[in-house]
Amino acid sequence: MQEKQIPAYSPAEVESAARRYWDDSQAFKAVEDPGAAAARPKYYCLSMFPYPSGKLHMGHVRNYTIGDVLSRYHRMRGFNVLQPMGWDAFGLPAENAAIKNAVPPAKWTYDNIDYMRQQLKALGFAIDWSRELATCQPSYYRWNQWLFLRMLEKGIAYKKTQTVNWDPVDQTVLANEQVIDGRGWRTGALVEKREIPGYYLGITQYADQLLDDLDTLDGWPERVKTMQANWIGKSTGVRFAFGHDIRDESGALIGDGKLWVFTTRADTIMGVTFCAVAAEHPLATHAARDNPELAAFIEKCKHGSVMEADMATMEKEGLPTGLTVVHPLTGEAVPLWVGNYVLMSYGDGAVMAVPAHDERDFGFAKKYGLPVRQVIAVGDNAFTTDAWAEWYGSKDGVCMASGKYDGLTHSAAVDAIATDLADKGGEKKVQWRLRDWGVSRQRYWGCPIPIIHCDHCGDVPVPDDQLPVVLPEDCIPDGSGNPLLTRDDFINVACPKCGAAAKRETDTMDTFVDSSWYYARYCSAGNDGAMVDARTDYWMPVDQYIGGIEHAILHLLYSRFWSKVMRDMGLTTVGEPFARLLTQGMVLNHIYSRRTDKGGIEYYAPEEITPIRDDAGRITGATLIADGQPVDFQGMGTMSKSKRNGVDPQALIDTYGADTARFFMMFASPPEQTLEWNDAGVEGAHRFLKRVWAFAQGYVAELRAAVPAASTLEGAKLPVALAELRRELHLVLKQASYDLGKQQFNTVASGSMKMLNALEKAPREGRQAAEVIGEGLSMLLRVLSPICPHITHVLWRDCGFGDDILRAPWPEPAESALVQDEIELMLQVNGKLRGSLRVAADAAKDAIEAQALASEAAQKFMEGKPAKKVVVVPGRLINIVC
RNA sequence: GCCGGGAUGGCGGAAUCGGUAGACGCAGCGGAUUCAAAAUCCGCCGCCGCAAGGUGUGGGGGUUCGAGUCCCCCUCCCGGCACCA
Repeated sequence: MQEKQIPAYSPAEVESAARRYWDDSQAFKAVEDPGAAAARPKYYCLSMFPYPSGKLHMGHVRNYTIGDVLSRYHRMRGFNVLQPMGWDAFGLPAENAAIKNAVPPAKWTYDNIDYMRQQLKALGFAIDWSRELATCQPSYYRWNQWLFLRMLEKGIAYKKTQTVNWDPVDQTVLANEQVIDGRGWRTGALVEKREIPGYYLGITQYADQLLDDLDTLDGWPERVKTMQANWIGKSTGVRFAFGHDIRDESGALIGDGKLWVFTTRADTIMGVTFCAVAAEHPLATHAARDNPELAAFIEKCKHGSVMEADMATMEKEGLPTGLTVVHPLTGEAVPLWVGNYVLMSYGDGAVMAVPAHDERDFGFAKKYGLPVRQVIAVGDNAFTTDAWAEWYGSKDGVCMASGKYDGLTHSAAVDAIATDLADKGGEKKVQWRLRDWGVSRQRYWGCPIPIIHCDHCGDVPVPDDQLPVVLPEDCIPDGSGNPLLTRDDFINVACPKCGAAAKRETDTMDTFVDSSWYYARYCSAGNDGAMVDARTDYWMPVDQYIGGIEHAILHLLYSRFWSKVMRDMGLTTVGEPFARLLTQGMVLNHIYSRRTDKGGIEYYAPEEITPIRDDAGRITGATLIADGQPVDFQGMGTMSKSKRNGVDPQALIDTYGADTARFFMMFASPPEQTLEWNDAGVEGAHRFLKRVWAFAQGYVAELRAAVPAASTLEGAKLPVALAELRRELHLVLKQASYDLGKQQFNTVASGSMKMLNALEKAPREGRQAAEVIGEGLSMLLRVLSPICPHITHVLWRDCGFGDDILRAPWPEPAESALVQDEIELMLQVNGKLRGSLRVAADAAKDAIEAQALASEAAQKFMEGKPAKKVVVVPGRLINIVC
């Protein structure tokens, strides 16, 4: 078939031609079209914007290809599609780069954006670039500041103290990431906890809505909704107080003589054998005054981590205060302890301890020899204090050794006890795990918090007409604190109220603020007069949001919260920003590191090391190629700049083209699944595209002329081979459309391979053959086009199917092509596959049974025994039980 | 530690409702083409077995005519844990 010279597949030529066409025709510019909402519904397809870390990695390629496939598919289905792109441009890595290379974060960030934008363009994503934004632009972040001020007015934003990691040597606040084994990443100094003032957003005011509205999110994965619900953590319990007579020096009762606690297990109240308070609790402070050992312990608690994971895994320790509190029901004196596992920030910073029925209390009691008192019985289970058993914590038991409450179930006992505690101020209470959102960061590269501190007027909001408070872009952080502190031109300002000399706030906002509303800003791109406008009402909510599972809780919860705030302020009409969510699995790669002499961690790229493997091929260690010395293998982890394990797609694009990179990424696995990076198989993807190219060009050269202008296939009598070919093509198409509907793109890719396999084996003689092949090829190109838009764009035109595949309708399988006269059923005997049976497609159950029992395979394996039962699964199989 | 998810050939993965395990690829093996190689094409390819057959979806148990799929227990891996984004 190679008599005529077929042009070779040249990805570079094909891809630049396709992109030129899209650019010239402004193919992806999205225009609001509210009048045609019924005929041409909008489809807002959004992928999480990247942090401009330097280069794209394969996780980005996966994320944005998924979004692009969905965008292009919906476009072919007749939707008015918006797919924007921007940059989550503030953040810590820019400061780290500045520390390392003395480059201003602004320059580093903008250079990275330029490089990564060009990479995104090279991948051929159908993005409306006219809406591009970067969160470090004053035109964007002024609206962070503006909405922050509105929240302040409404009491949603407020100021209180926050706990931070403090590096005593660098005299600076550290991010959790910068604390390694309790020490500062650069100084190696023991990190201290420090209380400093900061601004908070009252996300807990929306806790109920954030929880309840999860039920409306039908397009979200269950696992994400479960994680969010658990994070919000609504628990119903009882808040009550242990009485005491502990007084400070002035003789005043501390806390009015009440030690407040919250418990979800009030039914175990008769099993309380001690109480524990946080190190920061006023009673702990009081007890430590004349107790040096306790004071030292409290001091020790103030070091150490602020991270929940560390709190949960650390050794539970405590010291008695020597004080006692009074059990509210028994009047018994209960010893009071200080425990390092009690959090001041959760509830009242104090817990009642029931060692018999709480695993943590049990461990603590065993360690310090405190009494354990069983008050819940579950069936006949025998209780011993030797070791913790799972049932001790069960809510399915009844009270015992609890006086009048004996025999009551969990909920009945909680109710009765709450009633009995009521006259002492106890009450049933809903407690949330969710905490308010601390947004102050003691960092330079972020959005300035628009507050001015005046000696006379206090904290004064910056007036709207002075927004934005612009961040100076020429600072170079050196790791020893926020450089804004030394920028007099930034700090010194007149108080907006009294005009006296005043100081600007130097804290900046958490970058999660930036990403909490960018989706709304894309819609109203370019509006300098308002945060959002009517265009946002047209596009919102996002119809399909795509991003990594790593954002399942924080980013998505903050965005949902921010949306509700904007709605309540009348800025938008939408309370849930993302109608449908696809959480992409992480793309993993090997992580190698070494500890530095200061106790920090230095990471090495996989290409810089030689792995050491055991007999099973597992990596156990590695050496650095540069010096031959060992490095640690840290396992697999998400590709990231900071761990230096990202794989840049550039080499792939340069060698094989964007279509191959996109196809390979989609083919590798279903989108939600974690993917360990491995480029074996890229060649196979490329080989497939070369075959598609050659086949289509062969069709142009040999068959196209024989294909009639109007299809004659529907209802036509085809030769068996052609009918079977056409059936297979339409069957694969049907499957591919189904798979696209469930967002399983790997099988869409393999479906396109199956179509090509079928087409290549097809008979090529006669008009009908040419027509079936032409139909199949046009289906193949359209199914493949969302994944490989460049090659399919060029081939669509070359094959004469039309000018622009973007405007081609998604192909529909012809049901008439799928019908069969005869089908094959699997034959099992006692559940084991023993053969198969061909029967008429409409054969009756009795007839099938008879045919099955008479078959040679059945006779052989039934060994003369009578059939006890015959199971017939229509269209599938027969199972003879004997 | 807690919350969420995952584990299927040498590798990536497929199997829509409990009904043919391994689609489609990669790697490998054999062959064709070639002076040779690359590229391309054809065939084979879970494991054990000459075969008949047996066996097999991380491990252990259960439900069922039938389990990768449902239930219970366990192991390992990944994501999150509020200042990485």
